[in-house]
Amino acid sequence: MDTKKKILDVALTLFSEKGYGNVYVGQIAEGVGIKAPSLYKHYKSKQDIFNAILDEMRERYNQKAADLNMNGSDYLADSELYKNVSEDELVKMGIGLFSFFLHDEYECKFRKMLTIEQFSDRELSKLFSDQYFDEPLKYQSGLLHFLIMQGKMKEDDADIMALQFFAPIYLLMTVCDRQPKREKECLRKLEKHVRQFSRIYKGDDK
Amino acid sequence: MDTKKKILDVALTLFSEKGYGNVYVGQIAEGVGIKAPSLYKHYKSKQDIFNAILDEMRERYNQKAADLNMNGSDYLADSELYKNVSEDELVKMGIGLFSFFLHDEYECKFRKMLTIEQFSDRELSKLFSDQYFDEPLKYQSGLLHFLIMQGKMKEDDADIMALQFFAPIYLLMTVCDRQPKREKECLRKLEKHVRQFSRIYKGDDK
DNA sequence: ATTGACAGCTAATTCAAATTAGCCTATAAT
DNA sequence: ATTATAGGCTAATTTGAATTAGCTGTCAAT
Repeated sequence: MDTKKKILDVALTLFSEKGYGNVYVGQIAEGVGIKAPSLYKHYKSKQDIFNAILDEMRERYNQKAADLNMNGSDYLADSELYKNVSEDELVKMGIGLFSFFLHDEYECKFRKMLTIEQFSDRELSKLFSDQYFDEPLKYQSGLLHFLIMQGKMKEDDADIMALQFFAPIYLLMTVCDRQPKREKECLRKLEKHVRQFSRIYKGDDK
Repeated sequence: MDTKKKILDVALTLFSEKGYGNVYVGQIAEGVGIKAPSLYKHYKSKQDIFNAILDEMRERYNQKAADLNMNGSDYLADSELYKNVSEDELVKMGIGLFSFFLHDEYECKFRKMLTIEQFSDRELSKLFSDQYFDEPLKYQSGLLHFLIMQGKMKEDDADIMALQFFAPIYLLMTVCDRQPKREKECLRKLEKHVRQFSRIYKGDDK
């Protein structure tokens, strides 16, 4: 298998558990199944490994952003998808969001690492906010706005609705990140939250 | 001034910015205004400094918990306070919560450090969840429950309402933690959120 | 005034982690 | 077949942070 790739993988795993400063190159090497000096055939320093991870992160992020703009950002064009947004649809979407963020292995490690390193560098701060605040809110705000126009939801500030929809999901996810045992409990709360949200904001359907 | 105390203060500041592993005792000493070896007159190791900080954290936490149980946990007894909870009161409470968490110097460093170290130790994971999830939710759920009984708010699941009230506040706070420039923007959203929350859940007052 | 403990300093010392040197094998291209 | 390269290894070496040793001045208590 591709050692160079595997190094990044192992390193990301370790960085996401302990943070850069508490991981030793020997541990990375061990995880890869080689000795520490061999790492230097692939990367010129520990810092270089970290940078490579960041590059990959950025690349994936840009890819994802591009994808979304291609498909998702024009909600009107996309309206087929949302024609029948019921409470159950919203629940599915909330749980889908939650599960994806929580279980996608790369996503999960990436998020933990960013959580640990977020204060150490301005660029990381921004990346974190973009990824876990601005982008999700923008996306959901657009969706909710669309639902409001359809009369499926009450007239109200869609940005704030998005915040109220997303923030609990995100918070529950962080609980699971540090206490995986609580996943069941969090999922239960998540579903209740989404149902209650949908009920509260349901439009004056007849 | 008390050097021993100051060491903890400086160390906490640094740990909250870079994390334990990326802080050198020399930096702590420099912040205190002494040389590194002098630290060892007060603490027997870097780890010992970290532990002392944790001890202090635990102590403050327990103190706070005790205070709350003394005063706050019995909402009925406390009802004087909540007799007249208006939308403005809620806004004030939300902003108060936010501002306290965000600006109290100790609270703030403590939170950042815990954010960085939360995955490194089971006890820290629990402490984090207690402090930034379970406790606030318990408290606010109690309060909301009380408001519901008073007919000030709609009948609904108070636990979920608490989640929907608190999670956005918390999320906005984390944004400010990493991008202090955005405080204005976050405060604006915060206020909108609380007003919208209060409006949405307002009871059928006459 | 002497003593002792406290809290600082400089100058070692220790130690572990990161990195470099240099050797070895496999394999793929010429 | 030869050679070059990639990628592994062991054994240094370097580096720099943590800690210890041991000296000094201050000040409070005897």
